Amino acid sequence: MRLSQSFGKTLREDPADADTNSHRLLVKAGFINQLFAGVYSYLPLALKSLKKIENIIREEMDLAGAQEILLPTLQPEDIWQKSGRLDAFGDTLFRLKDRRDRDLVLGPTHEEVVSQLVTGHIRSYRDLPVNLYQIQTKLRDEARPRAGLIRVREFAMKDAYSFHADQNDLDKTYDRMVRAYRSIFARCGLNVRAVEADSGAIGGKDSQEFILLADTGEDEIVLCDSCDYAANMEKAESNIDNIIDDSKDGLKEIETPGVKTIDALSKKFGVSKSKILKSVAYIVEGTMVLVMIRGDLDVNETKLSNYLGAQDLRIASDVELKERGLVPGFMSPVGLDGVRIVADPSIDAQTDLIVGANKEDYHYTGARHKVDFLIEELVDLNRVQQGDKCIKCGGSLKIERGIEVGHVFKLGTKFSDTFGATFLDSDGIEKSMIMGCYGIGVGRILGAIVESNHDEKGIVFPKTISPAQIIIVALNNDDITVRDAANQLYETLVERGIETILDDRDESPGVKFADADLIGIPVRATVSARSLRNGNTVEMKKRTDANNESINISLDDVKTIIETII
RNA sequence: CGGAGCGUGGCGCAGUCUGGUAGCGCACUACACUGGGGGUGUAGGGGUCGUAGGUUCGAAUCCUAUCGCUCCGACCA
Repeated sequence: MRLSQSFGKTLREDPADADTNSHRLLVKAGFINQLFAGVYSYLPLALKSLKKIENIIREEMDLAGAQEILLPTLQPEDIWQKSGRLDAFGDTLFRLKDRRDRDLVLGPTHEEVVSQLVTGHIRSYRDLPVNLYQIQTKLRDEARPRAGLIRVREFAMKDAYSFHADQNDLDKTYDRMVRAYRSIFARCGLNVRAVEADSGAIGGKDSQEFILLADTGEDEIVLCDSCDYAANMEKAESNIDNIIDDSKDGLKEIETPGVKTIDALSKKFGVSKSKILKSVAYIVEGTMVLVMIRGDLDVNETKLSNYLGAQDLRIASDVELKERGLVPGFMSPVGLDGVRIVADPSIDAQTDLIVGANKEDYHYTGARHKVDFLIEELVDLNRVQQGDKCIKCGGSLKIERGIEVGHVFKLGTKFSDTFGATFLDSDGIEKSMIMGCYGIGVGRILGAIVESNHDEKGIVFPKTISPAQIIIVALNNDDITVRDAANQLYETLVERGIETILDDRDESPGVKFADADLIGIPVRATVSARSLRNGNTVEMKKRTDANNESINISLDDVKTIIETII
């Protein structure tokens, strides 16, 4: 590609509305252009990189035994009604009507469609397993698109769906897909970690996310510093030391005027927060649920939402508390009736606790679970904190941020049951297919690559993803001998199958060097009057080399030039 | 959906407080010079100041409404 003729321009100044590095650089280097919130046009350079990512994904998927198909974007609303995900997706679903007034949606994902497809095509265990994938545009009306390509509303995604006769077979394919994913990310030059993930209210059992650790990421990741435990915060667990204290002073009501917070109680009584019971009231799909957890811990709302099987969950307001006879700041499970209470096992400590008294300005001391109050629903609701102990090895946990670039999970039979995706097994019994699904965001990978491969001058592409393998910078393009030499080198390389960019613009040397660095092509070849005088050579420099580092190679020595590139 | 910020040529911005009919840098066009890290000069073209109302002799500027974009949070099979 000749830069003088290619569409898309580099910018001299940073775009004003791009905060993250990948967003800023992709716009500045002329890769992408925003149409409106979360929707981008991909210009020639971006498309070259995206196609490379897609091809790596295709190769690895084919190798893993998956077959490429293409499913429709336009989908009837009723299959979403049927799967129960019309509500689950809610406003994230783009909805429209056709001319006959039929309700349609633009596909945010394809479990429904593929389940329906498979239902009609597979009747016997002999046809299983089957693993289907596609690379296709997904549409999701995200509440808040952000960070350029990291979260968008229209994006290319590779999604794969596998169907199995039994769990064991799913496990095998799942593992194979995990290996394929690791290989994909490695080939894209991304140092990605697999972490345990929450599969959501509608998901299945096992689930892993592939996360690129990055400060600009949206996900919080819990990592152990001494073993391989890694989990998304939504799912992460930690070991909580139980407190045991044999002395028992009995329940006492104490006046605590204006002392409403865990902090204030801790100060007033001179005890650690772990000796205080924290009460948090939630409104869950219109009903109040009171959550109890030890004072030094926090509630993980994803865990709570999963346990309750509820989508809509928020902290209750003081007004809502008072309407139900609760006293904000002094809530308590002691003597409370008529409100559902759920508690984290940490409250089951064998020690005296300070709890509210359900009346203004009073607390109890000496309260104990199973003695002074009883909570039947005990379930892990703890939100892991920095420095907590690892549940696998006891090591120290740390919290980092990351970008989710892939997600795999075992769906089970939820969709098969709904869509009647059944088969006749070898024992003559009709069964539901067991399903797995596997997703990778193609555009998000490009964003993630730039996010983790750049310096102060611009993008530093890995060879495998770069829009081209080499950029030839022709300095002093007016000079016919330079122009001819650069052109000839360009044509030779292109003939040999090397993806080459020729900067044949009439720009000053500084501009060309700066743009070559900004675009991030791995190797730069400078052809100039100077290099021609210097034994008819070209100066080769890697993007990662310092400015003045370069080697001279004779223009006739095409073999060495190519070896330097690949 | 809550909170904050911002909408002025293609891009980055000033002007808004204190109303007087739009300016700077980059980019673009032409010519000349220059030629190894965003070079120089001369001459140009391009903007209903997000939109709609209102106040006023007069609105980019004041008032009201509305739309959009970004960031933080909530949300995110």
